[in-house]
Amino acid sequence: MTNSEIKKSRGRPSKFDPETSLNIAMQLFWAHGYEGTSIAELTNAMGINKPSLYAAFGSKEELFEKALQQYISGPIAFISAALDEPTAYRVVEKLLVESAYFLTAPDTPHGCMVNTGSLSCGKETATIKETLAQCRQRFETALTARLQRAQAEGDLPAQADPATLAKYIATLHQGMSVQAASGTSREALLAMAKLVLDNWPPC
Amino acid sequence: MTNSEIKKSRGRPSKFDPETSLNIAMQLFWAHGYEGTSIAELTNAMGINKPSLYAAFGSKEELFEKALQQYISGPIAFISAALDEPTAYRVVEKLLVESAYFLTAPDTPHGCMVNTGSLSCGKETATIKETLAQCRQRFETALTARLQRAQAEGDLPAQADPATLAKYIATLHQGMSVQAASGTSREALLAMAKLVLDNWPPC
DNA sequence: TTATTTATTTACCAATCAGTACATAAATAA
DNA sequence: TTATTTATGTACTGATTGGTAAATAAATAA
Repeated sequence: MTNSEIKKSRGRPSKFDPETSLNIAMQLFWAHGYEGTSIAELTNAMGINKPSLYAAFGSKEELFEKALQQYISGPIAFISAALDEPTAYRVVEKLLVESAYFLTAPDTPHGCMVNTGSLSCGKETATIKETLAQCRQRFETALTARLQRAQAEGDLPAQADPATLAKYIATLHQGMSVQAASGTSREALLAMAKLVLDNWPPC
Repeated sequence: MTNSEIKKSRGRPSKFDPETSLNIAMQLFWAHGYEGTSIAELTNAMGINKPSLYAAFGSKEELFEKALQQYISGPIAFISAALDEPTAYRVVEKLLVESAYFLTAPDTPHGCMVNTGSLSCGKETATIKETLAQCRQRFETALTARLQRAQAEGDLPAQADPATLAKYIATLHQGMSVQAASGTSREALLAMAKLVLDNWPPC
């Protein structure tokens, strides 16, 4: 049904594009975190009124979750894509080097929505904090599996511990997000990434 | 004047100890960050009313700054103390291993007030974010100087770059704070610290 | 006792928070 | 035209935010 998107809707036409609005929400949450972004700021940036936002996205939490999905499948798609690299070294290289570029990109907020979007927060926002922690854990688990495969393929020494190596890389990545959010330069992050890569694998 | 603290004050006596209250504030800010801790929560935990808090500490920002000083000179005094260790290895060892224990201590919030107290926030809280970023930068700068000294003392290879090494350790430390705030176990952090130390210095 | 000083309690402030009720405007269907 | 559907703009809710004014309670000084 190619004409399914041309079919005329019944009532008053929407004056905004939900996908565009979702991207705006992603930018704001990315820059200021969950608690640091208010509904008023969101609707102002989107150019719509609050009832439209709630009709389209349900609640602030739901909007954040959708913006987070957008973020994961868009700006940081390279993270999960890195796991497809052919060797452990290439995986880690892509993760660290592309992150160094990404975290200091001039047109986007410095830092990572997953790592710094909600670390400390009030008790009523614990759900969001949990969601982001799960995101980080999922990545670390996937990286562990990838390094186990590398070990099985003889791509990583037998005495290496994939879980500890994965935690090492994940920890570095999270630290890089904090660094970027504090204004560290791209060059400094790249130099540090090179240092880590020149000593891969550490075991 | 040993009797200076016994001299009787003129008006109605204070019913709370400001130092105790400051420690309570430190615990709350440590656990939930600046924005995640409200004045109402602070006064409830202290057992005092708001005017008493404002009379004693000025404002929420001033209270946070004082709690931060308390935190730096108390719970994480080991951080600056680590720089006094005799060798670069011992410095890094103390930093990473003691941090692994500290960040996962059962009686205190998991995580570090300096690293996760305010990473992303609303525009009006940018001052606090700046203050914490400066704290982190001061530490990294001091560590760089310490590693330069180590290099001068022949304690670090000539081709090593102290600034990059310091950023590497600082980044790992910040990442460990994120990990701890997400619930990573002490054992996992210690295993990672060992991995890093077994490969020191990376150059 | 009386005056002064200080800290307390209670009550309040304006602003903002997330979220919603309601009337209206703009489209299609009959 | 008339009915129905959907999204809009305005105005509002109750709760909470950080911060304060004003009256009172408890101490010392005179």
